[in-house]
Amino acid sequence: MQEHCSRFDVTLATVAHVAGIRERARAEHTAEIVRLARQQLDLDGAANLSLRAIARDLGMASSAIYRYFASRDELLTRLIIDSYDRLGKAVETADRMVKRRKDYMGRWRAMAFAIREWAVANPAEYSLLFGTPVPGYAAPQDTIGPASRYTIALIQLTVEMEAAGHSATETVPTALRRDYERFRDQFAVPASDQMLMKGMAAWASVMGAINLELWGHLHNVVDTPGALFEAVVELQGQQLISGTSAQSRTSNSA
Amino acid sequence: MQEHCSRFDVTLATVAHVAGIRERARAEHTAEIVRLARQQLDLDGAANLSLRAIARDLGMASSAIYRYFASRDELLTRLIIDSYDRLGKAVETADRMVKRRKDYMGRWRAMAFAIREWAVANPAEYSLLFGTPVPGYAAPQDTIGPASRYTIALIQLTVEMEAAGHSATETVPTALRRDYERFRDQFAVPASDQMLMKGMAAWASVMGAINLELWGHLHNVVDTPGALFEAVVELQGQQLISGTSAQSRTSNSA
DNA sequence: TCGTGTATGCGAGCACTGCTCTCACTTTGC
DNA sequence: GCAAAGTGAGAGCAGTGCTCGCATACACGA
Repeated sequence: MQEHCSRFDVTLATVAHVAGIRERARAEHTAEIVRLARQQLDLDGAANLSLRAIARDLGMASSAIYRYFASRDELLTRLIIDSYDRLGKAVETADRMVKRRKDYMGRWRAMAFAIREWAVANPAEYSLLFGTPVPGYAAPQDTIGPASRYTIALIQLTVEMEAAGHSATETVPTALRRDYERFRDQFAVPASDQMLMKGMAAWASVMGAINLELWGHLHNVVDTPGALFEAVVELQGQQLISGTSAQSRTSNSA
Repeated sequence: MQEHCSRFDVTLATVAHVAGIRERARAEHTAEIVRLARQQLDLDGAANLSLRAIARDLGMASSAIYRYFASRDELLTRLIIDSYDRLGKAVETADRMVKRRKDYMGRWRAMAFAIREWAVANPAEYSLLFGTPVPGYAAPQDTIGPASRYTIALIQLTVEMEAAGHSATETVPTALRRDYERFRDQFAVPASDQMLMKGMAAWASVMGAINLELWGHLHNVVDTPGALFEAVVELQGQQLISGTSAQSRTSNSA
Protein backbone atom coordinates (compact mmCIF):
# COMPACT_ATOMS: atom_id res chain seq x y z
CA MET A 1 0.00 0.00 0.00
CA GLN A 2 2.47 2.59 1.06
CA GLU A 3 5.79 0.91 0.33
CA HIS A 4 6.52 3.95 -1.77
CA CYS A 5 7.41 5.97 1.29
CA SER A 6 8.93 3.20 3.37
CA ARG A 7 12.27 4.95 3.11
CA PHE A 8 10.82 7.97 4.85
CA ASP A 9 8.75 5.96 7.31
CA VAL A 10 11.79 4.23 8.69
CA THR A 11 13.79 7.38 9.19
CA LEU A 12 10.97 9.58 10.28
CA ALA A 13 9.02 7.23 12.52
CA THR A 14 11.59 7.72 15.24
CA VAL A 15 11.39 11.51 15.22
CA ALA A 16 7.62 11.24 15.05
CA HIS A 17 5.79 14.48 15.71
CA VAL A 18 8.93 16.55 15.94
CA ALA A 19 8.14 18.57 12.82
CA GLY A 20 5.09 16.81 11.45
CA ILE A 21 5.81 13.55 9.74
CA ARG A 22 3.52 14.46 6.89
CA GLU A 23 5.02 17.87 6.37
CA ARG A 24 8.52 16.47 6.15
CA ALA A 25 7.54 13.61 3.86
CA ARG A 26 5.81 16.10 1.61
CA ALA A 27 8.88 18.31 1.45
CA GLU A 28 11.10 15.35 0.65
CA HIS A 29 8.74 14.03 -2.00
CA THR A 30 8.45 17.43 -3.63
CA ALA A 31 12.20 17.81 -3.71
CA GLU A 32 12.57 14.33 -5.15
CA ILE A 33 10.08 15.05 -7.90
CA VAL A 34 11.91 18.24 -8.82
CA ARG A 35 15.22 16.40 -8.78
CA LEU A 36 13.97 13.67 -11.09
CA ALA A 37 12.29 16.23 -13.31
CA ARG A 38 15.52 18.16 -13.74
CA GLN A 39 17.32 14.90 -14.48
CA GLN A 40 14.79 14.07 -17.19
CA LEU A 41 14.99 17.62 -18.47
CA ASP A 42 18.73 17.33 -18.95
CA LEU A 43 18.36 14.01 -20.74
CA ASP A 44 15.42 14.63 -23.05
CA GLY A 45 14.56 18.30 -22.96
CA ALA A 46 11.48 20.07 -21.66
CA ALA A 47 9.26 18.84 -24.47
CA ASN A 48 9.73 15.23 -23.43
CA LEU A 49 9.31 15.79 -19.71
CA SER A 50 6.80 13.18 -18.57
CA LEU A 51 5.00 13.15 -15.25
CA ARG A 52 4.31 9.45 -15.64
CA ALA A 53 8.00 8.72 -16.12
CA ILE A 54 8.83 10.68 -12.99
CA ALA A 55 6.18 8.74 -11.11
CA ARG A 56 7.67 5.48 -12.35
CA ASP A 57 11.16 6.50 -11.28
CA LEU A 58 9.73 7.44 -7.94
CA GLY A 59 7.82 4.17 -7.60
CA MET A 60 4.56 6.04 -7.38
CA ALA A 61 1.27 5.95 -9.18
CA SER A 62 1.16 8.71 -11.78
CA SER A 63 -1.92 10.20 -10.19
CA ALA A 64 -0.08 10.74 -6.93
CA ILE A 65 2.18 13.33 -8.56
CA TYR A 66 -0.82 15.61 -8.79
CA ARG A 67 -0.87 15.86 -5.00
CA TYR A 68 2.38 17.79 -5.33
CA PHE A 69 2.01 19.65 -8.60
CA ALA A 70 -1.38 20.59 -9.99
CA SER A 71 -0.20 20.14 -13.57
CA ARG A 72 2.77 19.59 -15.81
CA ASP A 73 2.95 23.32 -16.37
CA GLU A 74 3.19 23.95 -12.65
CA LEU A 75 6.15 21.62 -12.42
CA LEU A 76 7.73 23.33 -15.40
CA THR A 77 7.20 26.68 -13.72
CA ARG A 78 9.03 25.41 -10.68
CA LEU A 79 11.91 24.24 -12.87
CA ILE A 80 11.97 27.59 -14.66
CA ILE A 81 12.17 29.52 -11.42
CA ASP A 82 14.94 27.29 -10.13
CA SER A 83 16.89 27.65 -13.34
CA TYR A 84 16.58 31.42 -13.44
CA ASP A 85 17.86 31.45 -9.91
CA ARG A 86 20.86 29.30 -10.77
CA LEU A 87 21.68 31.44 -13.77
CA GLY A 88 21.34 34.60 -11.73
CA LYS A 89 23.59 33.19 -9.06
CA ALA A 90 26.20 32.17 -11.64
CA VAL A 91 26.26 35.66 -13.14
CA GLU A 92 26.39 37.37 -9.76
CA THR A 93 29.29 35.30 -8.50
CA ALA A 94 31.16 35.78 -11.77
CA ASP A 95 30.85 39.50 -11.32
CA ARG A 96 31.88 39.31 -7.69
CA MET A 97 35.01 37.39 -8.62
CA VAL A 98 36.42 40.40 -10.45
CA LYS A 99 38.54 42.09 -7.85
CA ARG A 100 39.02 45.49 -9.49
CA ARG A 101 35.46 46.79 -9.31
CA LYS A 102 36.28 49.62 -11.68
CA ASP A 103 37.47 47.22 -14.36
CA TYR A 104 34.14 47.42 -16.15
CA MET A 105 35.33 45.62 -19.25
CA GLY A 106 36.54 42.76 -17.10
CA ARG A 107 33.24 42.58 -15.27
CA TRP A 108 31.30 42.69 -18.52
CA ARG A 109 33.41 39.83 -19.86
CA ALA A 110 33.02 37.84 -16.67
CA MET A 111 29.24 38.08 -16.67
CA ALA A 112 28.80 37.45 -20.37
CA PHE A 113 31.05 34.40 -20.21
CA ALA A 114 29.19 33.21 -17.13
CA ILE A 115 25.92 33.23 -19.05
CA ARG A 116 27.40 31.29 -21.93
CA GLU A 117 29.16 28.80 -19.72
CA TRP A 118 26.01 28.16 -17.77
CA ALA A 119 24.12 27.71 -21.04
CA VAL A 120 26.66 25.28 -22.46
CA ALA A 121 26.78 23.33 -19.22
CA ASN A 122 22.98 23.23 -18.91
CA PRO A 123 21.59 23.40 -22.43
CA ALA A 124 18.20 21.97 -21.54
CA GLU A 125 17.70 24.43 -18.71
CA TYR A 126 18.86 27.30 -20.87
CA SER A 127 16.44 26.20 -23.58
CA LEU A 128 13.68 26.05 -21.02
CA LEU A 129 14.32 29.68 -20.13
CA PHE A 130 15.16 31.22 -23.48
CA GLY A 131 13.85 28.85 -26.11
CA THR A 132 10.47 28.68 -27.76
CA PRO A 133 7.81 29.06 -25.12
CA VAL A 134 5.34 26.20 -24.98
CA PRO A 135 2.22 27.41 -26.77
CA GLY A 136 -0.54 27.98 -24.27
CA TYR A 137 1.90 28.30 -21.42
CA ALA A 138 1.89 31.77 -19.94
CA ALA A 139 4.74 32.46 -17.54
CA PRO A 140 3.12 33.19 -14.19
CA GLN A 141 4.05 36.19 -12.07
CA ASP A 142 6.31 34.07 -9.86
CA THR A 143 8.85 33.79 -12.63
CA ILE A 144 9.45 37.46 -13.34
CA GLY A 145 11.39 38.04 -10.15
CA PRO A 146 13.95 35.26 -10.69
CA ALA A 147 13.95 36.03 -14.41
CA SER A 148 15.23 39.54 -13.86
CA ARG A 149 18.02 38.49 -11.51
CA TYR A 150 20.71 37.99 -14.14
CA THR A 151 19.70 41.12 -16.05
CA ILE A 152 19.81 43.24 -12.92
CA ALA A 153 23.44 42.25 -12.50
CA LEU A 154 24.13 43.52 -16.00
CA ILE A 155 22.20 46.74 -15.49
CA GLN A 156 24.02 47.35 -12.25
CA LEU A 157 27.24 47.39 -14.23
CA THR A 158 26.04 50.13 -16.55
CA VAL A 159 24.84 52.18 -13.60
CA GLU A 160 28.21 51.95 -11.91
CA MET A 161 29.93 52.84 -15.14
CA GLU A 162 27.88 55.97 -15.50
CA ALA A 163 28.42 56.89 -11.87
CA ALA A 164 32.14 56.62 -12.58
CA GLY A 165 31.88 59.16 -15.33
CA HIS A 166 31.32 57.05 -18.44
CA SER A 167 28.87 58.53 -20.85
CA ALA A 168 26.98 57.48 -23.91
CA THR A 169 26.05 59.74 -26.78
CA GLU A 170 24.04 57.44 -28.99
CA THR A 171 20.69 58.78 -30.07
CA VAL A 172 17.72 57.02 -28.54
CA PRO A 173 14.47 56.57 -30.47
CA THR A 174 11.78 58.69 -28.88
CA ALA A 175 9.49 55.67 -28.62
CA LEU A 176 11.95 54.05 -26.23
CA ARG A 177 12.35 57.06 -23.93
CA ARG A 178 9.00 56.38 -22.30
CA ASP A 179 9.91 52.71 -21.80
CA TYR A 180 13.21 53.61 -20.23
CA GLU A 181 11.57 56.22 -18.03
CA ARG A 182 9.20 53.61 -16.62
CA PHE A 183 12.05 51.15 -16.33
CA ARG A 184 14.05 53.57 -14.18
CA ASP A 185 11.08 54.11 -11.87
CA GLN A 186 10.20 50.44 -11.64
CA PHE A 187 13.65 49.13 -10.84
CA ALA A 188 15.00 52.30 -9.25
CA VAL A 189 18.10 52.34 -11.45
CA PRO A 190 19.56 55.75 -12.32
CA ALA A 191 20.81 54.85 -15.78
CA SER A 192 20.55 57.20 -18.74
CA ASP A 193 18.50 56.35 -21.81
CA GLN A 194 21.67 56.05 -23.84
CA MET A 195 23.29 53.66 -21.41
CA LEU A 196 20.19 51.51 -21.11
CA MET A 197 19.99 51.26 -24.85
CA LYS A 198 23.60 50.21 -25.27
CA GLY A 199 23.11 47.75 -22.45
CA MET A 200 20.10 46.19 -24.11
CA ALA A 201 21.89 45.97 -27.42
CA ALA A 202 24.79 44.21 -25.71
CA TRP A 203 22.35 41.91 -23.93
CA ALA A 204 20.63 40.98 -27.20
CA SER A 205 23.99 40.27 -28.81
CA VAL A 206 25.11 37.94 -26.08
CA MET A 207 21.86 36.02 -26.00
CA GLY A 208 21.75 35.87 -29.78
CA ALA A 209 25.24 34.46 -30.03
CA ILE A 210 24.49 31.82 -27.42
CA ASN A 211 21.24 30.87 -29.10
CA LEU A 212 22.87 30.46 -32.49
CA GLU A 213 25.55 28.27 -30.98
CA LEU A 214 23.28 26.20 -28.80
CA TRP A 215 20.52 25.56 -31.33
CA GLY A 216 23.03 24.43 -33.93
CA HIS A 217 22.96 27.35 -36.34
CA LEU A 218 26.75 27.54 -36.37
CA HIS A 219 27.22 23.93 -37.45
CA ASN A 220 29.48 23.71 -40.46
CA VAL A 221 30.19 27.40 -40.04
CA VAL A 222 32.19 27.87 -36.89
CA ASP A 223 33.94 25.02 -35.11
CA THR A 224 34.99 27.14 -32.17
CA PRO A 225 31.85 28.98 -31.10
CA GLY A 226 33.59 29.94 -27.88
CA ALA A 227 36.03 32.07 -29.84
CA LEU A 228 33.22 33.71 -31.77
CA PHE A 229 31.42 34.44 -28.55
CA GLU A 230 34.56 35.97 -27.13
CA ALA A 231 34.82 38.25 -30.16
CA VAL A 232 31.18 39.28 -29.88
CA VAL A 233 31.60 40.08 -26.21
CA GLU A 234 34.69 42.10 -27.01
CA LEU A 235 32.95 44.09 -29.72
CA GLN A 236 29.92 44.76 -27.58
CA GLY A 237 32.07 45.58 -24.61
CA GLN A 238 33.95 48.20 -26.58
CA GLN A 239 30.68 49.72 -27.64
CA LEU A 240 29.47 49.69 -24.03
CA ILE A 241 32.62 51.40 -22.79
CA SER A 242 32.94 53.77 -25.72
CA GLY A 243 32.82 57.39 -24.67
CA THR A 244 34.93 56.25 -21.79
CA SER A 245 36.32 58.72 -19.32
CA ALA A 246 39.49 57.47 -17.74
CA GLN A 247 39.21 53.85 -16.69
CA SER A 248 41.08 51.06 -18.34
CA ARG A 249 39.36 49.50 -21.32
CA THR A 250 41.23 46.26 -21.14
CA SER A 251 41.89 43.63 -18.55
CA ASN A 252 42.61 39.98 -18.34
CA SER A 253 40.49 38.84 -15.47
CA ALA A 254 37.63 36.58 -16.40
CA MET B 1 -14.92 4.21 -48.95
CA GLN B 2 -13.14 6.89 -50.86
CA GLU B 3 -15.37 9.89 -50.33
CA HIS B 4 -12.27 11.52 -48.97
CA CYS B 5 -10.94 12.16 -52.46
CA SER B 6 -14.24 12.72 -54.22
CA ARG B 7 -13.26 16.31 -54.78
CA PHE B 8 -10.26 15.18 -56.78
CA ASP B 9 -12.07 12.32 -58.46
CA VAL B 10 -14.61 14.63 -59.97
CA THR B 11 -12.11 17.09 -61.32
CA LEU B 12 -9.52 14.59 -62.36
CA ALA B 13 -11.70 11.86 -63.80
CA THR B 14 -12.23 13.91 -66.93
CA VAL B 15 -8.54 14.46 -67.60
CA ALA B 16 -7.94 10.79 -66.85
CA HIS B 17 -4.56 9.52 -67.88
CA VAL B 18 -3.29 12.86 -69.06
CA ALA B 19 -0.64 13.08 -66.34
CA GLY B 20 -1.39 10.03 -64.27
CA ILE B 21 -4.45 10.44 -62.13
CA ARG B 22 -2.65 8.92 -59.18
CA GLU B 23 0.38 11.12 -59.49
CA ARG B 24 -1.69 14.26 -59.53
CA ALA B 25 -3.88 13.17 -56.65
CA ARG B 26 -0.78 12.40 -54.66
CA ALA B 27 0.66 15.83 -55.35
CA GLU B 28 -2.56 17.52 -54.38
CA HIS B 29 -2.90 15.47 -51.21
CA THR B 30 0.67 16.20 -50.20
CA ALA B 31 0.17 19.91 -50.77
CA GLU B 32 -3.06 19.82 -48.78
CA ILE B 33 -1.37 18.11 -45.87
CA VAL B 34 1.38 20.68 -45.85
CA ARG B 35 -1.14 23.48 -46.08
CA LEU B 36 -3.15 22.18 -43.13
CA ALA B 37 0.03 21.52 -41.19
CA ARG B 38 1.18 25.09 -41.64
CA GLN B 39 -2.24 26.30 -40.59
CA GLN B 40 -2.04 24.23 -37.42
CA LEU B 41 1.51 25.39 -36.86
CA ASP B 42 0.42 29.03 -36.92
CA LEU B 43 -2.41 28.34 -34.50
CA ASP B 44 -0.77 26.10 -31.92
CA GLY B 45 2.97 26.01 -32.57
CA ALA B 46 5.17 23.17 -33.69
CA ALA B 47 4.96 21.33 -30.38
CA ASN B 48 1.22 20.84 -30.78
CA LEU B 49 1.29 19.82 -34.42
CA SER B 50 -0.80 16.67 -34.65
CA LEU B 51 -0.90 14.28 -37.57
CA ARG B 52 -4.24 12.94 -36.38
CA ALA B 53 -5.74 16.42 -36.36
CA ILE B 54 -4.51 17.00 -39.90
CA ALA B 55 -6.03 13.70 -40.94
CA ARG B 56 -9.34 14.72 -39.37
CA ASP B 57 -9.33 18.07 -41.15
CA LEU B 58 -8.58 16.23 -44.35
CA GLY B 59 -11.33 13.66 -43.75
CA MET B 60 -8.77 10.88 -43.80
CA ALA B 61 -7.84 8.07 -41.50
CA SER B 62 -4.80 9.03 -39.47
CA SER B 63 -2.88 6.07 -40.80
CA ALA B 64 -3.28 7.30 -44.36
CA ILE B 65 -1.07 10.31 -43.65
CA TYR B 66 1.85 7.93 -43.39
CA ARG B 67 1.52 7.18 -47.11
CA TYR B 68 2.68 10.77 -47.67
CA PHE B 69 5.04 11.43 -44.80
CA ALA B 70 6.93 8.66 -43.09
CA SER B 71 6.77 10.40 -39.73
CA ARG B 72 5.88 13.57 -37.93
CA ASP B 73 9.50 14.62 -38.12
CA GLU B 74 9.50 14.26 -41.88
CA LEU B 75 6.52 16.57 -42.12
CA LEU B 76 8.25 19.02 -39.80
CA THR B 77 11.33 18.88 -41.99
CA ARG B 78 9.23 19.78 -44.97
CA LEU B 79 7.75 22.72 -43.08
CA ILE B 80 11.21 23.84 -41.99
CA ILE B 81 12.52 23.80 -45.53
CA ASP B 82 9.51 25.75 -46.79
CA SER B 83 9.87 28.31 -44.02
CA TYR B 84 13.57 28.82 -44.61
CA ASP B 85 12.76 29.38 -48.24
CA ARG B 86 10.10 31.95 -47.45
CA LEU B 87 12.40 33.77 -45.08
CA GLY B 88 15.20 33.73 -47.62
CA LYS B 89 12.89 35.09 -50.26
CA ALA B 90 11.68 37.86 -47.97
CA VAL B 91 15.22 38.94 -47.20
CA GLU B 92 16.32 38.79 -50.82
CA THR B 93 13.44 40.88 -52.08
CA ALA B 94 13.93 43.40 -49.28
CA ASP B 95 17.53 43.79 -50.41
CA ARG B 96 16.53 44.05 -54.03
CA MET B 97 14.06 46.83 -53.23
CA VAL B 98 16.89 49.15 -52.26
CA LYS B 99 17.60 51.07 -55.43
CA ARG B 100 20.98 52.56 -54.58
CA ARG B 101 23.06 49.40 -54.44
CA LYS B 102 25.93 51.25 -52.83
CA ASP B 103 23.76 52.38 -49.93
CA TYR B 104 25.04 49.59 -47.73
CA MET B 105 23.50 50.92 -44.56
CA GLY B 106 20.14 51.07 -46.29
CA ARG B 107 20.50 47.52 -47.52
CA TRP B 108 21.54 46.32 -44.08
CA ARG B 109 18.50 47.98 -42.56
CA ALA B 110 16.23 46.57 -45.20
CA MET B 111 17.38 43.00 -44.69
CA ALA B 112 17.43 43.17 -40.91
CA PHE B 113 13.93 44.64 -40.82
CA ALA B 114 12.79 42.01 -43.28
CA ILE B 115 13.89 39.25 -40.94
CA ARG B 116 12.11 40.80 -37.99
CA GLU B 117 8.97 41.55 -39.94
CA TRP B 118 8.83 38.02 -41.22
CA ALA B 119 9.34 36.74 -37.69
CA VAL B 120 6.62 38.94 -36.21
CA ALA B 121 4.24 38.01 -39.01
CA ASN B 122 5.02 34.30 -38.71
CA PRO B 123 6.06 33.67 -35.12
CA ALA B 124 5.37 29.95 -35.19
CA GLU B 125 7.42 29.46 -38.33
CA TYR B 126 10.22 31.58 -36.97
CA SER B 127 10.16 29.56 -33.76
CA LEU B 128 10.29 26.39 -35.78
CA LEU B 129 13.48 27.59 -37.44
CA PHE B 130 15.25 29.37 -34.62
CA GLY B 131 13.69 28.12 -31.42
CA THR B 132 14.59 25.17 -29.27
CA PRO B 133 15.21 22.18 -31.49
CA VAL B 134 13.03 19.20 -30.71
CA PRO B 135 15.21 16.81 -28.72
CA GLY B 136 16.06 13.80 -30.80
CA TYR B 137 15.35 15.66 -34.01
CA ALA B 138 18.46 16.09 -36.11
CA ALA B 139 18.08 18.49 -39.00
CA PRO B 140 18.65 16.44 -42.17
CA GLN B 141 20.97 17.54 -44.94
CA ASP B 142 18.04 18.85 -47.00
CA THR B 143 17.60 21.76 -44.66
CA ILE B 144 21.06 23.25 -44.78
CA GLY B 145 20.66 24.62 -48.29
CA PRO B 146 17.48 26.60 -47.63
CA ALA B 147 18.78 27.47 -44.16
CA SER B 148 21.73 29.33 -45.56
CA ARG B 149 19.71 31.33 -48.05
CA TYR B 150 18.97 34.31 -45.82
CA THR B 151 22.50 34.37 -44.43
CA ILE B 152 24.03 34.33 -47.87
CA ALA B 153 22.13 37.51 -48.65
CA LEU B 154 23.72 39.12 -45.60
CA ILE B 155 27.18 37.85 -46.41
CA GLN B 156 26.84 39.11 -49.96
CA LEU B 157 26.40 42.57 -48.54
CA THR B 158 29.67 42.45 -46.63
CA VAL B 159 31.46 41.16 -49.70
CA GLU B 160 30.17 44.01 -51.80
CA MET B 161 31.09 46.48 -49.11
CA GLU B 162 34.64 45.25 -49.07
CA ALA B 163 34.83 45.27 -52.82
CA ALA B 164 33.78 48.93 -52.67
CA GLY B 165 36.69 49.74 -50.43
CA HIS B 166 35.29 49.36 -46.94
CA SER B 167 37.67 47.78 -44.53
CA ALA B 168 37.58 46.33 -41.06
CA THR B 169 40.40 46.49 -38.57
CA GLU B 170 39.02 44.50 -35.67
CA THR B 171 41.29 41.80 -34.36
CA VAL B 172 40.10 38.28 -35.06
CA PRO B 173 40.75 35.44 -32.61
CA THR B 174 43.21 33.00 -34.13
CA ALA B 175 40.82 30.12 -33.47
CA LEU B 176 38.32 31.66 -35.85
CA ARG B 177 40.74 32.23 -38.71
CA ARG B 178 40.63 28.56 -39.66
CA ASP B 179 36.84 28.56 -39.57
CA TYR B 180 36.67 31.61 -41.78
CA GLU B 181 39.22 30.16 -44.18
CA ARG B 182 37.10 27.07 -44.68
CA PHE B 183 34.00 29.21 -44.90
CA ARG B 184 35.49 31.23 -47.76
CA ASP B 185 36.36 28.05 -49.65
CA GLN B 186 33.03 26.38 -49.04
CA PHE B 187 30.82 29.27 -50.09
CA ALA B 188 33.28 30.92 -52.43
CA VAL B 189 32.92 34.31 -50.79
CA PRO B 190 35.98 36.60 -50.82
CA ALA B 191 35.33 38.28 -47.47
CA SER B 192 38.10 39.10 -45.04
CA ASP B 193 38.25 37.56 -41.59
CA GLN B 194 37.49 40.92 -40.04
CA MET B 195 34.46 41.51 -42.19
CA LEU B 196 33.11 38.03 -41.57
CA MET B 197 33.48 38.52 -37.88
CA LYS B 198 31.68 41.83 -37.82
CA GLY B 199 29.00 40.29 -39.99
CA MET B 200 28.50 37.41 -37.63
CA ALA B 201 28.34 39.71 -34.65
CA ALA B 202 25.70 41.77 -36.41
CA TRP B 203 23.82 38.61 -37.32
CA ALA B 204 23.85 37.41 -33.72
CA SER B 205 22.60 40.79 -32.53
CA VAL B 206 19.69 40.84 -34.91
CA MET B 207 18.62 37.30 -34.12
CA GLY B 208 19.08 37.89 -30.41
CA ALA B 209 16.91 41.00 -30.42
CA ILE B 210 14.18 39.22 -32.35
CA ASN B 211 14.31 36.22 -30.03
CA LEU B 212 14.03 38.35 -26.91
CA GLU B 213 11.05 40.16 -28.36
CA LEU B 214 9.29 37.14 -29.74
CA TRP B 215 9.74 34.85 -26.75
CA GLY B 216 8.42 37.50 -24.39
CA HIS B 217 11.61 38.53 -22.59
CA LEU B 218 10.89 42.20 -23.18
CA HIS B 219 7.49 42.09 -21.52
CA ASN B 220 7.19 44.80 -18.88
CA VAL B 221 10.48 46.18 -20.11
CA VAL B 222 9.96 47.59 -23.56
CA ASP B 223 6.53 48.32 -25.00
CA THR B 224 7.86 49.20 -28.43
CA PRO B 225 10.22 46.37 -29.35
CA GLY B 226 10.23 47.62 -32.91
CA ALA B 227 11.98 50.78 -31.80
CA LEU B 228 14.52 48.81 -29.79
CA PHE B 229 15.17 46.61 -32.80
CA GLU B 230 15.65 49.67 -34.94
CA ALA B 231 18.23 50.98 -32.50
CA VAL B 232 20.05 47.66 -32.40
CA VAL B 233 20.15 47.53 -36.18
CA GLU B 234 21.45 51.08 -36.26
CA LEU B 235 24.21 50.35 -33.75
CA GLN B 236 25.25 47.17 -35.49
CA GLY B 237 25.08 48.85 -38.88
CA GLN B 238 27.41 51.57 -37.74
CA GLN B 239 29.82 48.97 -36.51
CA LEU B 240 29.54 47.10 -39.81
CA ILE B 241 30.22 50.25 -41.81
CA SER B 242 32.87 51.62 -39.48
CA GLY B 243 36.20 52.07 -41.18
CA THR B 244 34.13 53.32 -44.06
CA SER B 245 35.76 54.71 -47.17
CA ALA B 246 33.52 57.18 -48.94
CA GLN B 247 29.98 55.89 -49.21
CA SER B 248 27.07 57.39 -47.37
CA ARG B 249 26.45 55.99 -43.94
CA THR B 250 22.84 57.05 -43.78
CA SER B 251 19.79 56.63 -45.90
CA ASN B 252 16.08 56.49 -45.49
CA SER B 253 15.08 53.65 -47.71
CA ALA B 254 13.74 50.60 -45.96
C1' DT C 1 -9.03 -6.52 -73.15
C1' DC C 2 -7.64 -8.92 -69.34
C1' DG C 3 -4.94 -9.97 -65.49
C1' DT C 4 -1.35 -8.56 -62.11
C1' DG C 5 1.38 -5.71 -59.27
C1' DT C 6 1.42 -1.53 -56.86
C1' DA C 7 -0.34 2.46 -54.61
C1' DT C 8 -3.62 3.96 -51.45
C1' DG C 9 -7.10 4.27 -47.65
C1' DC C 10 -9.27 2.16 -43.58
C1' DG C 11 -9.66 0.40 -39.07
C1' DA C 12 -7.95 -1.95 -35.27
C1' DG C 13 -4.44 -1.94 -32.12
C1' DC C 14 -0.05 -0.83 -29.28
C1' DA C 15 2.31 2.04 -26.17
C1' DC C 16 2.52 6.27 -24.56
C1' DT C 17 0.87 10.98 -22.69
C1' DG C 18 -1.79 14.51 -19.16
C1' DC C 19 -5.34 14.49 -16.22
C1' DT C 20 -9.71 13.17 -13.30
C1' DC C 21 -12.28 10.55 -10.21
C1' DT C 22 -13.30 7.30 -6.58
C1' DC C 23 -11.92 4.58 -2.88
C1' DA C 24 -9.03 3.16 0.89
C1' DC C 25 -5.91 4.38 4.23
C1' DT C 26 -3.05 7.35 7.45
C1' DT C 27 -1.94 11.41 9.87
C1' DT C 28 -3.54 15.51 12.20
C1' DG C 29 -6.06 18.50 15.24
C1' DC C 30 -9.84 19.09 18.37
C1' DG D 1 -11.38 8.95 20.48
C1' DC D 2 -13.12 10.83 16.39
C1' DA D 3 -13.96 13.66 12.51
C1' DA D 4 -11.38 16.12 9.00
C1' DA D 5 -7.81 16.55 6.00
C1' DG D 6 -3.91 14.62 3.41
C1' DT D 7 -2.18 11.03 0.56
C1' DG D 8 -1.60 7.01 -2.68
C1' DA D 9 -3.59 3.43 -5.84
C1' DG D 10 -6.03 2.20 -9.69
C1' DA D 11 -9.29 2.64 -13.26
C1' DG D 12 -10.58 5.40 -16.87
C1' DC D 13 -10.95 9.27 -20.56
C1' DA D 14 -9.25 11.57 -24.45
C1' DG D 15 -5.53 12.39 -26.89
C1' DT D 16 -0.86 11.28 -29.34
C1' DG D 17 2.64 8.78 -33.01
C1' DC D 18 2.98 4.82 -35.34
C1' DT D 19 2.31 -0.26 -37.28
C1' DC D 20 -0.02 -3.86 -39.47
C1' DG D 21 -3.37 -6.55 -42.20
C1' DC D 22 -6.85 -6.07 -45.37
C1' DA D 23 -9.60 -4.31 -49.21
C1' DT D 24 -9.91 -1.56 -53.17
C1' DA D 25 -8.69 1.26 -57.16
C1' DC D 26 -5.40 2.49 -60.46
C1' DA D 27 -1.38 1.49 -63.92
C1' DC D 28 0.73 -1.15 -67.07
C1' DG D 29 2.29 -5.20 -69.73
C1' DA D 30 0.71 -9.47 -72.19
